[in-house]
Amino acid sequence: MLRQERFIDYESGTVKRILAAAETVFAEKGFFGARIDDIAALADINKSMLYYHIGNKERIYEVILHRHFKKIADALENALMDCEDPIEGLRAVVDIHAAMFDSEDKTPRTVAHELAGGSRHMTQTILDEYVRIHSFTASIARRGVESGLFRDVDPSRIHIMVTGTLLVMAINAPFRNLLAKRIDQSPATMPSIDDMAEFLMDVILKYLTPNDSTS
Amino acid sequence: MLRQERFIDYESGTVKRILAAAETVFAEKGFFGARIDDIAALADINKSMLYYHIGNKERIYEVILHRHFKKIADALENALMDCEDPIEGLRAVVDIHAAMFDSEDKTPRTVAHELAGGSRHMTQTILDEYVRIHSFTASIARRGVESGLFRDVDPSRIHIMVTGTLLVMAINAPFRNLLAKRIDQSPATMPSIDDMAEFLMDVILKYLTPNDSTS
DNA sequence: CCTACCGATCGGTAGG
DNA sequence: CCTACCGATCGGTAGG
Repeated sequence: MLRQERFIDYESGTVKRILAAAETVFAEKGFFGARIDDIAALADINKSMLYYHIGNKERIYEVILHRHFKKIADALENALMDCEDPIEGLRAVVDIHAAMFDSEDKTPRTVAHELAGGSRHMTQTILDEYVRIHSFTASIARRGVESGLFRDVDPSRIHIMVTGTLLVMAINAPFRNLLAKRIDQSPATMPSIDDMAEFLMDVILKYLTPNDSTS
Repeated sequence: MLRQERFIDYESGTVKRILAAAETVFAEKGFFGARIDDIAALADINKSMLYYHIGNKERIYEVILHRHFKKIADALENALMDCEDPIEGLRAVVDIHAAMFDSEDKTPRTVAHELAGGSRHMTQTILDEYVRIHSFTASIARRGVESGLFRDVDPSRIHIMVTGTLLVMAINAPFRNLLAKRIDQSPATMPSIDDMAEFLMDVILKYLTPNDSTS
């Protein structure tokens, strides 16, 4: 009866198809714009199966949102496991966010929808993943300061600058295409998210290491 | 018959009430989440009057979205009219975006919803306002380079870094409050959008003017 | 896993 | 004939 409220069989092929479809639809329309029927149609299953296997619209959404945050946290953990150098660590944080926020990816659009909607679906477990994500930037900054390499600065400012710039850069893609058409400029001449990641890294390093000889 | 499709009497008190209500509802829920009935209820007006005075949901939304972009462009134009100094100009661009993206304001949430949704409602007139907005940053950067004060850099990178960081900082506010509760930290200790604007200005100036004696 | 439905609400429009 | 506006309801679809 209430079992499907608690337990989700992630090994089930049906569940995987539902989650893949839900990820796409939520990324395109956000929670309010997404339609349960669209997810069911894309997953090629009966609508009632969504409720049987996972739960209501809110529950499916929370599973998807959690997965996006966990994916970023896991990628950071994997890259920074045996990284001692603060500059290399910072570069990994920037590059991994750029990779996760590729404009083809669903992560940036879903996260942006959720933030714009007032973060009304942020559960404790989702917040925990963000705490993990943020802790990597914080520990890199701390190590940089301790080794005398970095200027002492609130790491959350660096983190918001990196993630904010790359998030907007990612969801901006359709807008920049319209703009390129409007001003009769080839889309190819506009900076890519990888260009932006490189630029960000450059700007932040020049700020954090002002006395470095490489400046 | 079809006249109301083209002409909107912005002087009408009824129109003003409708637009104020629509601005609030669209900011909270985005285009897909917003309900015509909610807008009508908030404006304390009969629903059919929305269609009579302005048009359908899409048309109302486009009017609101245009107003947000125009407001930013007008504020920039006003501030930069008689500004010669590139550094002062850059500071004005950052400060005005920070003021427009105040977390209490509707502008950042509506813009973020639109970008996350794939910029599906961007008309030519709205794009024109963005071209105006961007042109200010571009001309400031150009003047800075010409005077030998700034490093030569693609101005759109600076612009996206400024607007991206501040936009996410603005719509982040509810998320940061949840986070502060989660890690048992007072929200007061978290950086405000004005702190972030100051930080951004500092970081960008250190990048653009590396040889400046004030570094 | 499907068919057949529900209470309510959606965006938009009818006549007067 | 115009304006500003109302009560009631249109055909479809929402989550469940």
